[in-house]
Amino acid sequence: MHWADAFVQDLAGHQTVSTGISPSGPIHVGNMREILTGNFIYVASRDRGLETRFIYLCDDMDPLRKVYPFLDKSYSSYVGRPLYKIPAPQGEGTYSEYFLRPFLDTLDTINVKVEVIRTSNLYREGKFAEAIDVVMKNSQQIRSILEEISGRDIEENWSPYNPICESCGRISTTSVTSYSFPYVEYSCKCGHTGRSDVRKDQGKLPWRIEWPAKWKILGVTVEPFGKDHGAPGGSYDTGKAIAEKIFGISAPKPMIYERILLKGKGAMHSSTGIAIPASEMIRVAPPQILRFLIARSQPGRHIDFDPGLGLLNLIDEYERYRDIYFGLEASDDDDAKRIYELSRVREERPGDVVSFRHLITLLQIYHDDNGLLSALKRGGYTHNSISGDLRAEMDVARSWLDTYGPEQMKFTLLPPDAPVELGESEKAVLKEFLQTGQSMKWDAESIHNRIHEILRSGNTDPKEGFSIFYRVLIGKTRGPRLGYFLSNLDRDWVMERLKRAVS
RNA sequence: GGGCCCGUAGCUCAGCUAGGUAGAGCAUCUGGCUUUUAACCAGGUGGUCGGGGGUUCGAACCCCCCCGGGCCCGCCA
Repeated sequence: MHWADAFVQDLAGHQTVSTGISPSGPIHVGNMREILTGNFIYVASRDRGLETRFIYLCDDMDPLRKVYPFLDKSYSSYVGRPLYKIPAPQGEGTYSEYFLRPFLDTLDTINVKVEVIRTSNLYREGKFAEAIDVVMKNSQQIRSILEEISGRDIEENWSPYNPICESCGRISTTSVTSYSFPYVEYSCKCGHTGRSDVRKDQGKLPWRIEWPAKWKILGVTVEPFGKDHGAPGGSYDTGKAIAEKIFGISAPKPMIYERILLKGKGAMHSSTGIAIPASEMIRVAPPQILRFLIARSQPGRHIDFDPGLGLLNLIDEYERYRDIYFGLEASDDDDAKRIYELSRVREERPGDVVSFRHLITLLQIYHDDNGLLSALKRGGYTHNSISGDLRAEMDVARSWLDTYGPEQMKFTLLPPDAPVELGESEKAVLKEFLQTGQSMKWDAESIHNRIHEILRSGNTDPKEGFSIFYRVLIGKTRGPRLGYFLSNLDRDWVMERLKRAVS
């Protein structure tokens, strides 16, 4: 049984699956494990017949922690201020929306339907007011929970609520001086004293308290999170205790997942620059592959992500699962069909799809739709024009090839006067081809047959014979199907190139 | 100091919470196909399952101890 199905097996009643990612920088492939793990659990829960809600909390109230490497130095003045109140690094709008937008676009592309909730709105609408009141009235108990479970010492003037200074806009520089619902009075390091209304977005709960408060406000029953939260004494432990003892609710059922590493580089962090943005991944891989990457891996195992040849192998594997689903290939992997179902972003049928590897080759041969389409049809593609989905996949294949494709998979035509070393017998093959090349029918089959005929009559080994042409045309010993390859090239150009090669 | 994950074929991994003769894909090699989706079909090479103990009739799997790799553990997310 697939891990998502196994996870929801003992659930009963209405479920709310919650996920959350801070838009403090570009949202990367590593972050996608959060949202996709949640998505698969959501789908599995619904498939079990449970009424289920799936939400994504955008933590735009979080303060900017520091000036990240991708930010201008001038951002030092914004450190400590909430992300939704900071200007975007480029263009109009806010910092948080700037990084949220491409993420939401990516979710759309990979067919993740989720309710997006901005934490700042929850505060602004007063959703946190009651929880903040409870927390302020139980601050001593919360303090002892945090000290006991996390094992840290909490300073004397600590408060379970952090007002935002209305003067300097920072959130981590204020000290609470008194509380009487709904007002928290504070003094700030900047010298300002004021009061925050807990029914508005004038202050924020710290993470370890905000998390269980969200569980209460939103009725969260299931939540995936990274193992950093799951460490003993970590925020899930303290959150669970606060949920039970302060809010009187049960903590959500946890699904702890491991991190995604960039092969050879380490864990993905946008703060270190070791990260591939999710939007970049769907630029160089079909969208279902991002889902597949997460769906096929046990959450408890880390994933080594390799955007190069590893990605191509991953795509191959997806296509193998698809063939199993179509019934074109046998498999004793019970989860294969389920993984495919969870991964695909649309209905696919055998006549609609073309293998990614095949596309990689075709794209380098054909530069017009007619040639490409006829090649596709030979491979079983049933449409009379290139579909929008396939067009998009071609763009993706091109991008992958340009950005991550290994040299061995790339080829380009050599210029007519490029030098090439050939033996006499090799030149003889080309010369024979030249004799009829100008007059023969210039189509794939004729060319193929003609070359074959020449090689047979000269007792030339076919493998070596074909490689002569590849060496002359693309400087490699192997290449795409030769007849079709040549037929798609300009005849005069080919003749000119061969003539120069033998002279 | 505490905790989690991983270590199985050259590579990526499955198998481990039902203990019963080591698996898949890729790569590689051989054969086939009047050689081309760098394809396909058939077959082969390839692993003392990180090491050592223990439990057991029997351990990749359960227990203990090591070794190696990765990650997390103030605040913030």
